[in-house]
Amino acid sequence: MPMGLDQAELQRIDDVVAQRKKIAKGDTLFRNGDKFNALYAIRTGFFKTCVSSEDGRDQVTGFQMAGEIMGLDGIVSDHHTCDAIALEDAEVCVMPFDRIEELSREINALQHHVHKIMSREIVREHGVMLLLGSMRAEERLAAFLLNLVQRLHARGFSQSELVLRMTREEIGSYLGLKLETVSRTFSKFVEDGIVEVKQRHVRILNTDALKTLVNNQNCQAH
Amino acid sequence: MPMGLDQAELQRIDDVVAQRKKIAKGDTLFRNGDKFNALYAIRTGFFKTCVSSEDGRDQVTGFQMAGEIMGLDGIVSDHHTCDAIALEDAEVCVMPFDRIEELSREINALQHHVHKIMSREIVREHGVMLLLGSMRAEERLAAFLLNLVQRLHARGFSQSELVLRMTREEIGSYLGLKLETVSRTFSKFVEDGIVEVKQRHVRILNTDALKTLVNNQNCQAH
DNA sequence: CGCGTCATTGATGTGCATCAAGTGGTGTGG
DNA sequence: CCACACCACTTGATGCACATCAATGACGCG
Repeated sequence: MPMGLDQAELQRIDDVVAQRKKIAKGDTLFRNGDKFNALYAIRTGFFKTCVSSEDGRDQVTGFQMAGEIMGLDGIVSDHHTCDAIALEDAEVCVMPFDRIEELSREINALQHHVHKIMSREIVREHGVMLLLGSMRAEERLAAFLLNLVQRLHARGFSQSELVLRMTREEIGSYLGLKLETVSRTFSKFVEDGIVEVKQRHVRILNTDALKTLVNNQNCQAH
Repeated sequence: MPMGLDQAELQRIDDVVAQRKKIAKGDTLFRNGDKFNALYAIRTGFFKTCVSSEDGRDQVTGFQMAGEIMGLDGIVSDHHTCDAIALEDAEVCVMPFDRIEELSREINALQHHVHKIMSREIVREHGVMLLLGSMRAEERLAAFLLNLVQRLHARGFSQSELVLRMTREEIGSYLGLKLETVSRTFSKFVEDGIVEVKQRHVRILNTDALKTLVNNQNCQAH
């Protein structure tokens, strides 16, 4: 939500966001090829978005949690170009995009907010490209974990404990690794005393070690 | 440029785009950390954009040519988060972003156009993530070449011949490969009779073979 | 012409993929 | 309530694609 709005403006934005939709775990909110109508703000639950090439291979492009926006990919061609799948039961706000455009012509703060959301997504993807293009497995997983806890912490959860909502395979797809490599890398972190892992429950014991991994990209640097 | 505008609207958009700027080969249009003021539309020339992690490693996030827009990364934090570097002498239109926002409140077509440009960039990056996350070297280079000629063709250039404006190292950075691998993969394509390569001059002899490489991601598929 | 930059090619090494076997947790139906 | 099946996960053995290291060659520019 943008800041610095008066009561009437807030009310009008609320109206846009009025419609809710529940998505059961495993169901898709939208799918590649679907007509684009609206953006979706996650109220509760957890999603993955993925793109796929014709030959059936697919790539997780992101994991989204409460407060984050999905569907921006659909604007350019009026059709979605990726799938959004709920990793747990979820609820989203449906925000018809023509209404958003309409309203953001009148409310400057909303207009700028929309621009920032799209820009933020572009910058996030730059980070993923850096990760996929130049990091080793340990660095990738460390960056992934740090990013997740940071976002969870911003939502009031623990800085050091988290429950993964996705499988090793989905993590691997996101990070450009095979599930076995993800599993082995978790095991390595456990050996090194950096994290505790019990199924999908992860406790980070040494945040600094993870940060060092991401930054001091020790080997292979030049 | 958006379509379906009357004379007066076109004039007002023209005014925003009025300021020009020349960039010499090797110079930066903007740099990570610079204050964000404007978007840039390339009139002539060729750019790369790259992000870098603190430790000095960097990743090329894209190559931009005439008609494409740079600077979208700066909106979210009011500062640029990547470098834009001219790979040949270039000229850009400077489009102050507050003017764009102002005008797109009044001209619906412009507003939607801006949204589409940002969405297109998000979708493009999804494609790069798919490439970096799941393709092998030959597939990456094939996809890269096809993408380049397609964009050049849309600008009136040949469908089969192109001059690379970037080094093997820059191609490698973009594709998540080392420059030696890029070079070897070019050599392999030449052996297979798919392309002719003479320094940075590339002639595509068999477009279908490249397309097959990208789609039938033969090995490593599951 | 000589130097620096970019590119090619070969020899070797390694990080991750692949293949395969086995474990543990969960849900289901007899 | 237990047996069974299924799925996610772990772990080991092996192979391969690409990185790394190194030497040489080809432009292009001052």
